[in-house]
Amino acid sequence: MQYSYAYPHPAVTTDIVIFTIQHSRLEVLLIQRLKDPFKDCWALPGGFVDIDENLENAAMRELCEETGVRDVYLEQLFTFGDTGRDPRERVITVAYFAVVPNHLLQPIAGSDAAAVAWQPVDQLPALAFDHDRIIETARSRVSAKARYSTIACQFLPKEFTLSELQTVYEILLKEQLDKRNFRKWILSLNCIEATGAMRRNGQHRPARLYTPVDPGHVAFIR
Amino acid sequence: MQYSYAYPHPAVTTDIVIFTIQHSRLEVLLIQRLKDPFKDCWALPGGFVDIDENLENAAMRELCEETGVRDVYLEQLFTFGDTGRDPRERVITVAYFAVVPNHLLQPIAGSDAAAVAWQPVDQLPALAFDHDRIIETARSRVSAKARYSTIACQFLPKEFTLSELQTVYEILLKEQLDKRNFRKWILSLNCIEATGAMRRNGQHRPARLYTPVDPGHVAFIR
DNA sequence: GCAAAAGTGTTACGCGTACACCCATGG
DNA sequence: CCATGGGTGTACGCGTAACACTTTTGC
Repeated sequence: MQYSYAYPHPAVTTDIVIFTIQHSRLEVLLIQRLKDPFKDCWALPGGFVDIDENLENAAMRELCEETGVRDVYLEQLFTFGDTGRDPRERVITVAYFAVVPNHLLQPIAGSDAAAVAWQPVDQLPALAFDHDRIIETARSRVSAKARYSTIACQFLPKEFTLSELQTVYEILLKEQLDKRNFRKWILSLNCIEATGAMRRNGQHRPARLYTPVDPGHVAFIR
Repeated sequence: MQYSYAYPHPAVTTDIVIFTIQHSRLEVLLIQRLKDPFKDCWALPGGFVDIDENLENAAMRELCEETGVRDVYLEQLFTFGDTGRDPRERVITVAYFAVVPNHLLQPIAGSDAAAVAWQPVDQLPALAFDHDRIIETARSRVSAKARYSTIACQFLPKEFTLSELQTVYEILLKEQLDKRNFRKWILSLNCIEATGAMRRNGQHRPARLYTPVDPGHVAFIR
């Protein structure tokens, strides 16, 4: 079957930059392409937007297909539509980014045939299309949002220690933070609260556990 | 001539929210639609993205057609693509916003037949499609950017007085500012500098003129 | 008892905020 | 000389930044 229009129409895709923190660094989920163009190249997960599907739903569908997760943080990033960014036809991609807590990232379920891998954003392989630019844009956005929102909590499970949260901030901001100042600051925001529970990790004092006051919600701060 | 595809393709448009400050308020450029759907309704300027035209070029083209200006601040805002937002076919719109200095806004040149008018963002008529939501998104963005960038300078001509700049901030932020504190703050940013020239406006002391250190560039501050 | 991470308080400095009067000009 | 907006300085308080030692646990 063919679909015809009086004027040429571009194709519209969504690509999604899925972030997690693993191995003490920011990582992104990539797939290895099976077909040309850019066969064997690494690329962002993504695909065509169905004609009767909202953009955000398309991005959620991709996210779920690649990671098996839902109900994680998802935000529209930017729309990349330069002519020539895909050699086959005019393709405009609405890029999204997602933040997946690291305890949920084992099951890369439902991914189709291509290889799928978490890769550190600071040492990426050659990427298909303009996906390097998309990832760089997403990286800037998520780091910037760490400064003025509670997005960092989205990298962690429902309960976490203050040290874990501090590590997330340090990775996103690429700078070391003072432990006492960090604790004073994060607690003064009233965006997380102690659960009362503790966690024993190793041969040292157990840590108090905290949880977001408003889970799933990214609040603006300052 | 017909253009055929193996899968259905959405149409892609750009709509552009063109802001200026006039009559001591934030205003936006609207056009009155000549045809259905939403005949006679007010709407944002915009139109289809040519198949061999970059998105930003499409937005610049619209801006230039509607206002005759070029080389003003233009930024991608958000992509609105809900199914059903256009009753004719699936239309995904990449929205941009622009800031036009008020001394350039007389010549609404080259606009095609429909009525064109500047309207205050706080008293808008009923709008076509989801254009009310687009304008609200743009309004939030420009106000937020006033707090952490030098975008306010983009509303003014190359040379302006500190009182004029303060008025722009007050309109964007919807709050009164203290004159002495504003001057101390804006000068400490080193984003504007005195030209040495003065301007006589009325029957009072002439004002020093200032100009952006890096004209055309919107710097992040704080 | 030792290694390893958790937890805790005080001081100093800079920035943001509050606030009122004189100056230059035109009419 | 009067009306109008232009231009200027200080004092206070809060928030950010610097900084080191004790506690609890496992081995």
